[in-house]
Amino acid sequence: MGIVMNIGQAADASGVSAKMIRHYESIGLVPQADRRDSGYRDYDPEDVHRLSFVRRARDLGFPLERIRVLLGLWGDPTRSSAEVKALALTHIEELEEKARHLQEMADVLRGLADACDGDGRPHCPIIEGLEAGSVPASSPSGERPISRSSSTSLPSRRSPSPGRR
Amino acid sequence: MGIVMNIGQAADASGVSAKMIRHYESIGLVPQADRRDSGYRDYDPEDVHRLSFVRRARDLGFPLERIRVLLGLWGDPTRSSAEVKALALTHIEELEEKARHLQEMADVLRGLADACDGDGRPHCPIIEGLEAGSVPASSPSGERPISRSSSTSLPSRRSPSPGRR
DNA sequence: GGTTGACCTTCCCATGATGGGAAGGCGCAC
DNA sequence: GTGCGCCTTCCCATCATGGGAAGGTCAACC
Repeated sequence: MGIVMNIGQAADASGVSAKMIRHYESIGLVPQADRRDSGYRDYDPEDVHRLSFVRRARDLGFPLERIRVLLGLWGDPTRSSAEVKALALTHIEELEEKARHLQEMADVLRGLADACDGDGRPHCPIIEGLEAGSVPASSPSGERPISRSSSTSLPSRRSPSPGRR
Repeated sequence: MGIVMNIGQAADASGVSAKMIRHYESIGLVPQADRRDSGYRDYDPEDVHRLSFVRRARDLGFPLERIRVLLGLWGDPTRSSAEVKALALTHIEELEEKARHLQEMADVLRGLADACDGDGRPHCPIIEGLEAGSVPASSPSGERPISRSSSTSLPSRRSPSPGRR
């Protein structure tokens, strides 16, 4: 009969919403909570501790599947810190890759915006850049590796003789 | 009888997948394509030009709803470049905010990883950081503004008398 | 004891942008 | 006239999260 909480209290104590706690349970990220006779879930401090762990990992951007692994390492007394570190370094790489990608997009757009007068006239290098620009875009994780030329010109595929139909 | 393409050719020429072209049409981002008697969609160079515009905007990270606005400005001869610029600057802010958020997560994690030996022993500051760390996390767009104390200790809500049940 | 309001339960749906895949029809080249 | 590659629509999946409905529970207060 230690400290026992319902899901709302566990949510407040862990920083994970009740909705998410149920979800994590449903996908097996955290073990199924005990139930009272009424059907209410019960949480003890250990459960809350685990939920807090998950929340902090989420705050650091770890995807749930990686958190699943982290939880396994957390509870494994025979783990090697090398495993944890490798996981963390992989994640850092991904975070920085995404950050770089976003910043690069911002930089390209900034270049266009700097060239734009921003007055009442319609002429606008930003629109023109979108119309005809090449937008290099380094492939950060899921990009289109297709190197087209300038579009709106020569169709590439399937047109040996123009004027079908 | 100008140059007319089916969706696959338009996809190749614009860099937008056929799947996405259909989707953009279904949500009204681009006008409904003409149809042949067979039901096949037909695209002319102007359509492809518009799709290329959308693709470049996507490459710069614009969400579809913003692209909808951009397309409107694009086709509006009475637009002011100020409108376009404002939209672009707003977007740049968002991109940089997200980039900062990701980089900050990476930095925090790097700090933990640097303190980790990464050897065969279980001791690991990374795990410890997740267990008890505070993970400040500046709120970039959707954060939890709840400032809890240290978790796993005092439940905050609803427990005037401990030991219910 | 009864009522009330805050809580809990499950279930379904939505987000944003994209892809996968099935089932069936079309087009053209050999 | 057959076959292959394209097209059509429709449904489902991703990833993490939230909203909301319909109905049951708990505890406090009168």
